[in-house]
Amino acid sequence: MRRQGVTMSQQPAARAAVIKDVARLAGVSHQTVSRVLNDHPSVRDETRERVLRAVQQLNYRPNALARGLAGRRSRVIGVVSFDTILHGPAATLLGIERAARRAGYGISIVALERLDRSGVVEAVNRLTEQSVAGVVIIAPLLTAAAAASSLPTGVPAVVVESDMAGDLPTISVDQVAGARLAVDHLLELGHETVWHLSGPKDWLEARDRIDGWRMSLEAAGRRVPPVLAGDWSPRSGYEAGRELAERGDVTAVFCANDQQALGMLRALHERGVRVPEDVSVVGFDDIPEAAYLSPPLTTVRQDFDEVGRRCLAALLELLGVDRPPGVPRHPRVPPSLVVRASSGPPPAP
Amino acid sequence: MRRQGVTMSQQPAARAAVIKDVARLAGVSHQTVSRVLNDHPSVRDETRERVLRAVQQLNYRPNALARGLAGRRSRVIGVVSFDTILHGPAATLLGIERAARRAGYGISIVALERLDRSGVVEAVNRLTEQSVAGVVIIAPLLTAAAAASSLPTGVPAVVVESDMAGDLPTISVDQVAGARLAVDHLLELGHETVWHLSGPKDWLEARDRIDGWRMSLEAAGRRVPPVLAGDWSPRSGYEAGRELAERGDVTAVFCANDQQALGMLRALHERGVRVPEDVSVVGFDDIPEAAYLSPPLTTVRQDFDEVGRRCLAALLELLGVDRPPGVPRHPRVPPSLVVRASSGPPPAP
DNA sequence: CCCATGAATGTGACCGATAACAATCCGGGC
DNA sequence: GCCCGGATTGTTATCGGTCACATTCATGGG
Repeated sequence: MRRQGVTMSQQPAARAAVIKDVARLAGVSHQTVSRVLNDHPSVRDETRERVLRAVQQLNYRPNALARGLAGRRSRVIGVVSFDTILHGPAATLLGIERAARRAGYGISIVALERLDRSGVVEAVNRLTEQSVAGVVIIAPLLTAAAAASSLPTGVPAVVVESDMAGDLPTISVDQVAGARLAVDHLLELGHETVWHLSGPKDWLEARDRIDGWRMSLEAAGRRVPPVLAGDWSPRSGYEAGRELAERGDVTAVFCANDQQALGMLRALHERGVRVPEDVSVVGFDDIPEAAYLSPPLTTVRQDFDEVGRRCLAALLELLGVDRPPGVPRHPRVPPSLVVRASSGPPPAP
Repeated sequence: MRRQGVTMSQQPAARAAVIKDVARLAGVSHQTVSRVLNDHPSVRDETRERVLRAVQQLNYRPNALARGLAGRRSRVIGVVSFDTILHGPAATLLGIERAARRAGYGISIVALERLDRSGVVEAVNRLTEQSVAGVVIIAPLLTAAAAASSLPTGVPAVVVESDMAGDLPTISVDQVAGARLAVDHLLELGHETVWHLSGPKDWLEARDRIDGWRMSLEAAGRRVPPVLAGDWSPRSGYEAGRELAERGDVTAVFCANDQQALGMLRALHERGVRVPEDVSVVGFDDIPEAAYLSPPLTTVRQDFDEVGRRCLAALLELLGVDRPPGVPRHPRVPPSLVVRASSGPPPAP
């Protein structure tokens, strides 16, 4: 028995309207209301309008929980994210959110501290518990990609920035092509060869950029210098920069991301090495700061919004929903080169 | 009637176990299973173990949707975020996620493109639709703060980076104190006064930093130069830097964030102004790049993780759940000064 | 020895929606 | 005039849990 005032006509805290309230006000059954909400074809126009009026009047919003439970499909997609302090992952997440919102989906996120197998599986479990319609896994590490491919089947999943995710659909920026853009640009400027400061070797993007760099050099028949190993941080760029400054024979460096390029610029500047007169530096990512470094950084831009769109399109397709129109099916998003002041012809010998 | 093979003993796609399956296997009622799952005190140890064993055996995970629907409380909190490409909002979001995960909550996010009143309200509505337990609103703009205070009551909400959110609990870094740290540091170094390149005026953090800057100057009885207006971008820092380089009388600048400081460093360097010998520059945020700029940037560090923890603690309190232990109740998180090479004594006259 | 008491467990309603099926109304063809 | 099929609407079961209440059982006081 509810605590209901006998003479009071108003409840103090008006609880939100539910489907029955709408049905009563419109003078129809709750099922008819449900039909209107889901654009079922066979509802008379007059009825539909009456229901919509009631919806409006009560400011009714359907309960997503009940909907998901009854309909065994929810309008939420889960995202397993990693290190969203970095520009790439942060921008990717935002791109996915934007695309999802446009498609009428909400986003639940689980951030991973470490990217090992059990972590990814656990994160996906936490998301399935919430009955998400599908998941997007931002898996830039080898281990994560492996984990993704060992996921329990039955969960629609799309993987970002990975090409080793078993048979799961994968979307990523074409890192190899991006690296080649950078290296070819430097070769065209007349550099004899190009050094490379890579990202951490367990990141797929780092591997692909190494591959692209090497391919371009080999295609041009150039000497391939040893890879310098970084960890994405400005610090590692700084250290590599000091190292390179010692040698006299380096005229061009391709850094696997902009942060590292930033550290390298600092080290070179500190040692009196001029950029681009003595050494050309090219980065990767085009972070907002890139245009305002000293000198402004030539870099490779990744279109993370497009990655988000294609992710969502692929996921919706997996869910049996229509793909949003105008989104290409191709899994590799092309990067583009942004030429600024940090790259130029090599010094005259 | 289910499609069940008469002779087949295994379904092809074993659907996930539900509470009834566990109850049957453990030989108890579904209600007893529910009690075990929710640590209800009056369950015999032997029974509890039997149930737990069944849970394990079936790899049972309770359905969060059903739970939320029946119990009218969910273990998900909603976050309204804004511009998570910027370091501050991204780090805050991550801090909240981390704290939430620790408390056993999931995170649903809605990113806002613009931060106007209807946007915030709509975002909160989208989240309540999903029956989130509460929401955290990252509302660094005046308009958003205003919107937050006009939210429908009944939704437990906490606001971050705002102090004008009506009676909603608010957590933020003490921007005024941060600005004073920066300015006092420069004054102590012997600078006559300190210029300020502010953030956009409709950001609360920008306002607070202006206030702190002015307070410190006035407390020291110094001249208060006009505020230079920026927009957080390196570009605006660059432009302000060119302007300042024109004047001969500037020896110290406090930039409202590190990106702007970065742009300013570039402009000064371009004009041959040495940092810190001719001009000292201090930033705000301590982005990962700060230590590797030329020169390494003195700046004010914000503890976003702590912000996340306090947010969640405040929200849990609102929800009638126990606060996590060891998290202070105070709404203002103290920032700290990180002294690097971009600040030093003024040039001898 | 009986009954009140509290711990342990079970039963059925309910949360708010959708799904499946039944019922009703309508016009057209024979 | 009667039957049939599609359009429209209503009724009831169901999703997978929790809640309120009933029931059972052991225990201790009078």
